[in-house]
Amino acid sequence: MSGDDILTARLANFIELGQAETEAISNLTRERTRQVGARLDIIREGDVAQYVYVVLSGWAYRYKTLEDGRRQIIGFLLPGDMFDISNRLVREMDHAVGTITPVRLAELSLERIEQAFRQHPKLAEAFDRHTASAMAVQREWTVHLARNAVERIGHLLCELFIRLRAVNLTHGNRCDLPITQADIAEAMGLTAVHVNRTLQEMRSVGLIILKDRVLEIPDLGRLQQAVLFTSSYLHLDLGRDARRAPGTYGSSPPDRATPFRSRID
Amino acid sequence: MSGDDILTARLANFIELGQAETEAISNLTRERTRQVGARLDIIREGDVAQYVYVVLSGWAYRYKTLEDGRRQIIGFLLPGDMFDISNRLVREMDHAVGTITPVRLAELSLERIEQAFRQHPKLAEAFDRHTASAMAVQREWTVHLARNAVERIGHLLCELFIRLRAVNLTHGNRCDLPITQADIAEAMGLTAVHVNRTLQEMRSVGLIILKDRVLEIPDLGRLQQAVLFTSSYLHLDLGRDARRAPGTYGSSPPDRATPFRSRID
DNA sequence: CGTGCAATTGATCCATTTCAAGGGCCGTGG
DNA sequence: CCACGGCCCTTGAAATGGATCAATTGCACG
Repeated sequence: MSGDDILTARLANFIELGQAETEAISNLTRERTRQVGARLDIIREGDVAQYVYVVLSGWAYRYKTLEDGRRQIIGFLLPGDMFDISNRLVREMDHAVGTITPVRLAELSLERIEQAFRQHPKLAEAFDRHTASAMAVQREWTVHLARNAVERIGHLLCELFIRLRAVNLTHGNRCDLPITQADIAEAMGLTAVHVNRTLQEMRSVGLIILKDRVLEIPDLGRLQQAVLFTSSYLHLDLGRDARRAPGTYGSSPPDRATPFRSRID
Repeated sequence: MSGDDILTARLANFIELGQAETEAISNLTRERTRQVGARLDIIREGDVAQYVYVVLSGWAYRYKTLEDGRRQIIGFLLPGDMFDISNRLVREMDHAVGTITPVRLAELSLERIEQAFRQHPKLAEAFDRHTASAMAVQREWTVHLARNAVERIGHLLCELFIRLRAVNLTHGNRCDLPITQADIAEAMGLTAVHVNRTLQEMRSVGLIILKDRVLEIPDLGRLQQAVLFTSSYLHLDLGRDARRAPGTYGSSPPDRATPFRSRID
């Protein structure tokens, strides 16, 4: 999966891709690429992006900076991820995107995208689903407000692992994890010190093995349970399983939250 | 603004609407409406929504429930807001939507939306911008992870006030605030007790006046400064002001976060 | 072999949670 | 008309998860 077809792999999670679409995607990402070094900004807040970018390889992240200097990482961009499709509506970025590792990018011009959409309408649908998936991830990150340190970090690791698996970047129960503990801290709203101690706690009970930028999850199911992770929000299943009927107006919401204590034991 | 043109008011924040578009929107929201009582669910997690919904009046909220019963409010839906435009790609809801007050809804069928888009292409753009705005709000909520209680609550109040003002639902520096302190707590990842004490603190220094479900912000600028709120992420300015040029690759990110203490004094 | 960054550790502090209870208000029913 | 229950807001005291401050270690690299 070191090839240029990472975007194909990514979009295949959303729709069935035919030969024609696959080629169209490959061509799209080959036209104009660019390399950015590690720990640099790709786009700053206030910029007006002319392109839609595709991460071909490497890790990046979105972040916002508060006036007093605090920074919050609001999402990670993995190979196969695009940003920002809403750049089609040329507007100022309200956040920045920076790299963690060296990153290879494809720049898709808006005209070429429109053209590809016209020739392959399913591509437009795939892009829309990609956007919807990104939105779902963002919502899930909001839920971190209700989580403690173990849950936040465990949830993040589950999410990253599964997203990497979706583009074939895992090896068994292992994957690269090029982010530092300080990155995790800035993403989860914790201090690096506390992230460190929390990781040690999780290691000590065997939930994770994390060393030299490689993450191993011995028992993904166990980790998911321990931190109440459910992958459904990632919508990586081609979205074909409708369950309940909608429009059941008037049902009452479930009871309020009950007290809780982390279940790492 | 009690009329049916609330969606017109909302979308006018994103694009210039001509006579034709205004009428098209009005018709769209008049075709099929529905009333839902207070504190009820409109859509549950797992449902497959057939419509795009427009809040014509009243307040609703999106929420997710964890397996152990904890609940996190991930966003508020105010008059003029739509949910979920991505329902066009019929998929399971990964979260629920419930009402706070009684809510009047318009249900837009997917065919009618497509039809309206064909007749008025600018409408499609307006909808896309609405989606992009919702996404931006979701990102901003992620930043709450980096904020303390005063900042979270103050930020929320600023956001709600300005969003209401954008659809003419404020009166001077006042607006209705039908949510309870427990709602604020579930939205901001705090306990109701702490929300209570924090509100008292903010009242005591004159940042807000909040009583009987009415919020008054004596000095919006002062509140914004106190909690580091910037409204740019709401993209309510027709997005016409491009500033900097993009593509300045290779610039270094700003320095790491500096220590911080709330500035409510 | 210093220099710098990431991970780690210890000690202390504090913002927020937890637990428990009381007060005000309002609609309803006896 | 008043008692009652329910919801929301409020208050107090004690407990704690995570922050803060300050070093120290380990390691890659020029």
